[in-house]
This record gives sequence, C-alpha cells and structure tokens, in this order.
Amino acid sequence: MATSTVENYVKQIYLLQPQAGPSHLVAMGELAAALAVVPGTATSMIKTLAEAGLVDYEPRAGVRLTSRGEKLALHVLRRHRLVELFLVQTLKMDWAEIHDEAEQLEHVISDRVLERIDALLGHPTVDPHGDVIPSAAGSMPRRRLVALHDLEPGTSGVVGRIADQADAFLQFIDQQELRPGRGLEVVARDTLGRMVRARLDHGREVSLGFGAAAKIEIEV
Amino acid sequence: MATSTVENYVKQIYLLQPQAGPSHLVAMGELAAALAVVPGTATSMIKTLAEAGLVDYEPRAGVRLTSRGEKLALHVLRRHRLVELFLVQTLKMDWAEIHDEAEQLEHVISDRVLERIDALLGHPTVDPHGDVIPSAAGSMPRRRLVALHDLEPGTSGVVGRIADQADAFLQFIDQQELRPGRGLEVVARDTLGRMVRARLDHGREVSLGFGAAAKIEIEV
DNA sequence: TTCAAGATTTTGACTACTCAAAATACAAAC
DNA sequence: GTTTGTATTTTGAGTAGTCAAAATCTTGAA
Ligand SMILES: [Mn+2]
Ligand SMILES: [Mn+2]
Ligand SMILES: [Mn+2]
Ligand SMILES: [Mn+2]
Repeated sequence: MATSTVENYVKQIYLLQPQAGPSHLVAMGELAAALAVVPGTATSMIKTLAEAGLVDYEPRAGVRLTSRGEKLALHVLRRHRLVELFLVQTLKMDWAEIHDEAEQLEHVISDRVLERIDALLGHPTVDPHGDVIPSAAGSMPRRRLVALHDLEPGTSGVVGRIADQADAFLQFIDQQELRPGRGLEVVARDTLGRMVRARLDHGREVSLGFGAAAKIEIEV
Repeated sequence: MATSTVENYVKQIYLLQPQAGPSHLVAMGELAAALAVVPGTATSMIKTLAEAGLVDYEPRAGVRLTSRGEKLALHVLRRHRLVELFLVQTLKMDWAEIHDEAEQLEHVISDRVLERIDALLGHPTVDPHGDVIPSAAGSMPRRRLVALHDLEPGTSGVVGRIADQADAFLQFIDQQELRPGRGLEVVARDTLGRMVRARLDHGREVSLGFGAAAKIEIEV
C-alpha cells in the first residue's frame, strides 16, 4: 500500500501538470516547493516513485506520472474532494478550515467508507471549491468555465469554481456570497478601470477588480 | 504531536491495565503481543515513551501510564469510539467492519472535527459495542454491569456491552439481536447445564451457554 | 542450592523519510 | 567561447520504527 508521502507526491505532480497540452514534465524545484521539502528530498523520493513505476523521471528535466501514477493520483484526489464536501455538508464546517483536515483524512479513508460518504452526499460531482471530483473509475469530466473578468455585460451564469484557494480569498468569497452555485449576471465591465460589476441571483450587486474576478470561474 | 505509533502504544497500555485495582504494571510481552510487534520493539519504543514522560518504565517488570500518558490514551479512545459510532450511525456501516477503520481514523481526526461528530451524534456516552466514550475533559464514568450468566431468572435489564469484540462473536450477537440497548428478561438459568434463557423485549427468546453469556454484560 | 525455562533486553541491521551542504550540470549573458 | 548564476543531484547524517537473533535476567522446580 502507498504511504501518505507517496500519495502526496503523486497527487501534487498531478496538480502541477498543466490541464491541457501533451504530457509536460513537472520540474523538481516546483514539486519540492509545493510539497515544502528541500529539492534533494524530492529528487531522492522521485527515484523511489520511479522504481515503483508511478512516475517517469528524466534527470535534470523533470517527472511525469505513469498511467498507474495517474490512477493513484485521481484516487487520492477523489478522497480529498469527497472528504472536503462531507466536512462542509454533513459536519457543517467552515470552508476555510477543511483543506488541512482533508489533507490528512485522504490517506486513511478506505474504499468502503469512501463509497458510503459518496452515497450519503448523493454522488456529487464537484467539491466545495468547485473542483471536479474524479469518479470511482478514475474519470474526470472536463468543464467549460470562463473567468468572470472575461464575461461581457449581459452574460449570465453560475459560479463554477474558485481558483485561488488561499484562506483569505475563500473568506472574501464567502463574505461576497460568491460561492460555487451562486447565479449571477454581469451588469458592467470596464476594461480601462479593470473592473466588473455583477448582480447576484438574490439581488445584491458586487464590484470586483480584474485581479479578483480572474480567480472566479463561471459556468455560462 | 504524538505519532500514530505513540498513540497506539498508550491506548493499548490503557486497555491492558486492569480496570479496578491499584496501578498495576503491564508486562512487555503482553503489550508486544497486543500491538503485534516483537518484544524487543516494544522495549525500545517504551524507552522512548518514558523519555517523553508518557509512561513509567520498570525494566523487567513492566510499564504504567503517567497522568499525561493516561490523558493522551483517553483522548485517543474518545476519538476511536466516537468514530466507531459515527460509522455505524451516520454512514450505516456494518458493525463488524468498523473497528479497523476507527483504528486508522483515530489518529487523524482533529479536535474540531471530533466535536462536530460528537454534536452530530447528540453527545453519546457509549460506542456501538457498549464501551464508554471518555468525555472531552477526559473523564470516564464507571458503569455497573453484570454478566448475563450471573443473572437470576426473573431479573430484567438491558444489554450494556459486548465484551468479546472478535468479528465472529459480533456477527453472532447481531444475528441473535442482542446488540447494546436491547432489553431482556432472564427466564431460565441452569447451573448444571451451564446455560441461560432470556426473553428479548420484542418477544423472541434466546438460549446461550455460560461461555457466551459471560461475554454479554447487562445493565440491571 | 542449583538450574532450566521463559521473559526481557541488547545488538546490529534495515526501511522510509528528511535536511544541510557540497558537487555538478545547464543555459543564458557576456 | 568563456563565465556565471540557477536548478538539480549527490553525499553524509539523523529520526522513527521495526525485526532477527544473541545475551541476560528471574523464577520456580528439582
Ligand atoms: Mn495529504
Ligand atoms: Mn477543494
Ligand atoms: Mn490506531
Ligand atoms: Mn468499540
């Protein structure tokens, strides 16, 4: 069985490899920084993962997941995201505090427990941040989302995903009532002033600079 | 923060030290067997725990928890038992499969999550096996339970705890509808034949040999 | 009192991470 | 075509657990 460390490494490589494009290599420095270890640690650990057939390692170039590695990464991601949703939905936890909890729980949730949680939540497809939950089979449907600052006035849609998941930004989104699922219509867009204004589905209006709006992805 | 290993050791020492009586020492061999490690491993690990102030170690005699060690043990036990109840109650899992799940989960449940689960379950006092759940403050009320085979005919009570928690026995208890909470009245007791007969609160009657009845503890 | 059996501890070795610091490779600038 | 800066790898060392097997108690019989 894969240790927590191994699971964290493959999950992180998966998250760092760009969504589109042909299988691109993840640089060791980038991986080490994301996992908060020194580069030498990442190098030695990656050799172990390559040995185990979870990654392809090209010295001085980077790593890429093998199909076995990607399968494991998606399984960990499924556990992580279902747990996050469970914590918010069932245990009514604050959405800023769930990530760290899920970071630990993702390694000890058995398949039996996982499928129970999935059933309890009604087989959800996205987590509280709007990230897609991989299916038990390991497939992950791609969604068409557009950044809020790219929407023309008059366009309406639903908040689909919050791209910046730092505590402070999540707290801000909560304040502004812009959590995934919220419907909205863009009422103004000022490219020179670099800001957008949107009317939410319960009437309230919010103004955001392009910097913030870029991190809010909309399902049109 | 204590590692899973440390938590398992202190919890196991707690469970092995006899409920009543003055602080008795737990033998290394007994501890090693319960934790499924070789005796030498237990010895070296216990030295580490003694170093950390969690146990008092008397070479060639045994170990005893310090008050800090007991506090940690009770905290782990609270997590274990609340998780077990949660798995049965909320996730509708089979009570024979919950122990191993709880064995892992008990090490990664934060206090925040734990208190949420506690609230969701309505601040329960016993787990699915009838074991008392320590309070958040670390107190554990003692219950007065009598083994079923010691009850005189005519006595009635409620199943309080199943002392033998091996899978097979739990399955049997389930079959016989004798889970904790079930009311019953002893209708016959044969000391020579070494068996008892009880009428359950929904009418059904069951006969048990003293060997099995001894493992079913009743709240009179 | 002596001794053998059983329990316990010690020793030496191994796995899985991890870091600090030195060595090396690469690529871009001069 | 060097030089220099940055990323990466290597080396050496340490922590936490674990086992196999040898050494060492302790104790109850003989
Ligand atoms: Mn994790
Ligand atoms: Mn998420
Ligand atoms: Mn455990
Ligand atoms: Mn239990």
